[in-house]
Amino acid sequence: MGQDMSGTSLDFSARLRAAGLRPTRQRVALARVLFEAGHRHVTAESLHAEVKATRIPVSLATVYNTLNQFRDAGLLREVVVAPGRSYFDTNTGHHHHFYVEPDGELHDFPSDKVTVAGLPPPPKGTRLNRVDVIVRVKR
Amino acid sequence: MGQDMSGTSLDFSARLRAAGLRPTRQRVALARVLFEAGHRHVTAESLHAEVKATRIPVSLATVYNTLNQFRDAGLLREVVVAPGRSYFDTNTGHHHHFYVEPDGELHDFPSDKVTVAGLPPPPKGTRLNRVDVIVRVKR
DNA sequence: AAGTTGTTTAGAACAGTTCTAAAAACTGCA
DNA sequence: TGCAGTTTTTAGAACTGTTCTAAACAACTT
Ligand SMILES: [Mn+2]
Ligand SMILES: [Mn+2]
Ligand SMILES: [Zn+2]
Ligand SMILES: [Zn+2]
Repeated sequence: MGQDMSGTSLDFSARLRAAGLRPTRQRVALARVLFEAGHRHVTAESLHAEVKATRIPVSLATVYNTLNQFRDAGLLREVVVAPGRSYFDTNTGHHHHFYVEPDGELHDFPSDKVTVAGLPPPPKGTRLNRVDVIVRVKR
Repeated sequence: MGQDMSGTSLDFSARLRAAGLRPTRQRVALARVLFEAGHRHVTAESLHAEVKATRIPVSLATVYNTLNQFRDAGLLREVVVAPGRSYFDTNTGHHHHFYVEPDGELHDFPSDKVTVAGLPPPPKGTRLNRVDVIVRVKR
């Protein structure tokens, strides 16, 4: 009846392995911070600060490497809404964003109730990849 | 009956003055490159390269200063679609963008035929500022 | 023309990100 | 469990786009 935490770290290991990534201490620590709560939007710096609090040593270079690997593996999505820094989004499903200025906060909203109609056809020689809707709001 | 170009530079001077900016040689040269043709999407580097071709000396620092001033004056709009660099858009009206990857090209499309319906209300304590639609396309 | 103020400039500085190459750690196999 | 082979991590350097500094210069006012 006690809470079972024993499998948690193994789950992340398995998930990393499934993505073709060795489950190293650093990657597991980062995956834990990223994926064990609900959906998140982090920057490299913010994630680095968070993982440092877990007392597992992770360099900033590894945070960048790992974010890029996770993104390439489809575990994260990169979001660019403001000059100078990237956000990484644990929600890889189809959704859109509120961007709160000047706080720099990102909030998801589902795309299934949103209709984007009347888009022109893609320019010659290109094909559609994705439609991003960014709702910029002010405090 | 000859073509009248004599007023052109004065027009830019007037426009700059109207925006509260002294019509210096550099600002007029940049305004000319930016606004004398149709709508454009430039980066600081690309604009710097272009204005250098006019043989009027303009430093990169001035290009950045001027782009920021023009944006603050409402003459330009800043567009952020990819990590690492800003685009500046001479089209300040309401419109949306195609972003061609990996070229980094931006193309306008009018927003008056596009419907974005079903957006959730802005988060508590915020008010709507703008809705950006970015259609990402691949070659 | 002189004085005042605003602008431009080269170069330094800065922020975010990527690179380098050496040390450390993971994995498969004895 | 030890070892070899390979991947990962790391500190720090490097790099890119952008901003800052403060001195020279140019525009406007009188
Ligand atoms: Mn990258
Ligand atoms: Mn700026
Ligand atoms: Zn999101
Ligand atoms: Zn545009």
